[in-house]
Amino acid sequence: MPNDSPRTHSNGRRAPRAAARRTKSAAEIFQDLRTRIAQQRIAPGAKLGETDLAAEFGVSRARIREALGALEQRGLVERIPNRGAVVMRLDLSQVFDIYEIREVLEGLAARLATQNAPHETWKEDLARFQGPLKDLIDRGELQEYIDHYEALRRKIIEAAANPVLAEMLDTIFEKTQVLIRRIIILPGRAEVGRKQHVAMLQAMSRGEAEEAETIRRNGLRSAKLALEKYQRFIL
Amino acid sequence: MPNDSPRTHSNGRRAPRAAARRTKSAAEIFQDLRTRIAQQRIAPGAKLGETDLAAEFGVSRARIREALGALEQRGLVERIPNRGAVVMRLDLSQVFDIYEIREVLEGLAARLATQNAPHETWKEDLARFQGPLKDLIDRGELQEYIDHYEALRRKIIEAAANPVLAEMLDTIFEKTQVLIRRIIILPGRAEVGRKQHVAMLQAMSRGEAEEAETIRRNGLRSAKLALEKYQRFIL
DNA sequence: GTTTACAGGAATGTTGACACTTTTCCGGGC
DNA sequence: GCCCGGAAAAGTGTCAACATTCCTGTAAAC
Repeated sequence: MPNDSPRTHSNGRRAPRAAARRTKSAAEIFQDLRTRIAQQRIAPGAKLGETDLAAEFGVSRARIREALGALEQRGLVERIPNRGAVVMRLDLSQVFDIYEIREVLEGLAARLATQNAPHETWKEDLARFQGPLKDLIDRGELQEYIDHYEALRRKIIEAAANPVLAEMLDTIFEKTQVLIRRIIILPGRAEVGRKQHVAMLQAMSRGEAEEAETIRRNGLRSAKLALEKYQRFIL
Repeated sequence: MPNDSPRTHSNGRRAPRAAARRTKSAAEIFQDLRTRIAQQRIAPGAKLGETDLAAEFGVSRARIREALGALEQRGLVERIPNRGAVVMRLDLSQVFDIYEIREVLEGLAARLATQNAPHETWKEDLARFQGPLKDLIDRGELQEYIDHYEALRRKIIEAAANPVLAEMLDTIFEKTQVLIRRIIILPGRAEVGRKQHVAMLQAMSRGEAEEAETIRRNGLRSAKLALEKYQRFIL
């Protein structure tokens, strides 16, 4: 949350530096590295050298250091004294820990979203998951299906209107984001997940908040069970 | 959080060298400020000047800066550019947001603790909440009751054996810790809470994990409702 | 051939000084 | 008396140099 404040020109500041080449702020560097790590464009276990990053972003080491500190607080990198920062590699137990938490937290998000948003909010999403997305799965266009899935997930979290919850889900989701691609290719998994989303959206369209919560919880639990069953093929 | 004993020097204090005074690490300063803010020994809205803190702890400003960054990431202070860090004051909506999350998260902790720990683990706690603690409440010894309540809460979280969950509960609990004293003095609230704990501990002693989860959730929900009802007297 | 010791290099940790912004305070004007 | 500049002071943001630690490579000893 300490982002999105690019530059506030509060008042008349004369002689803005002619050099339009403004250096990136620490928050921007943090955000950049965050997405790179979440998408595994930087491999787990890789070393993040302060000097290298300072050269790459064209900023001083102090600012890199600040960004690395933020990454450490969020559990994305591990800092070893005098040895630098390495991208945290998530072990199996932590993955299951996170899925146990996602069960209840995303269930809560579904309940709150149902309570806070008008019932008709979910009509179009329901239609999409019943029709076009089924075709997408049948044709094996899984990446596009994932995009719709994540869009719905974000829409639900936003409708839940609980910033603390949103922040928490962000923090844990970014750690296991890469696993979705590996889970969804498991036999029958994509279609099972789609049906669960249809059931949840139907409950949400009827305003049945607690039912939506239960369905979402069970959906994530089944995803966790699939992960346990096929863990040797995934990790 | 009973671990604020910076006992780094395990032995050897024979040499009365004045230089034995090792400077505190950024993590230690962070811990110190964290507990001070959580216990409101530093008032919400108070300014934390870097220069002042550097003088108080006897370290350089850079280290203070690192600690402040960690506090900012945790949402305990807000940093305004060129104006310093002020202790975040929690507004009402955020309190309710946190209680909604605590409902499901502490419910999850109760379920996991029931599943992971032997049933007899909770016998002594059950006996304590049925007998001595009832007397404590009747006599109005609320602070001592709170101590036992928080001890049981920590025991459950530890038994849940989910480090990610423990970390999250820590993060949100420290923001509303001070409210417990104000809730528990509400009419009949302490006794209601005690009965709910007895019911939960009975379920845990029988190994009924899901029932324990439901009871804990309802318990926190009733606390939230009490908070809503009496919010004018509390905040 | 393997191991150990030592020096060189590279990266991180730390410090102090400097630049910029905000606030405060003082004096003048209406 | 009140309001409005404007300079000094205080505090934060930033940076470059210094200190320390760890890793690497080479050479000598067993």
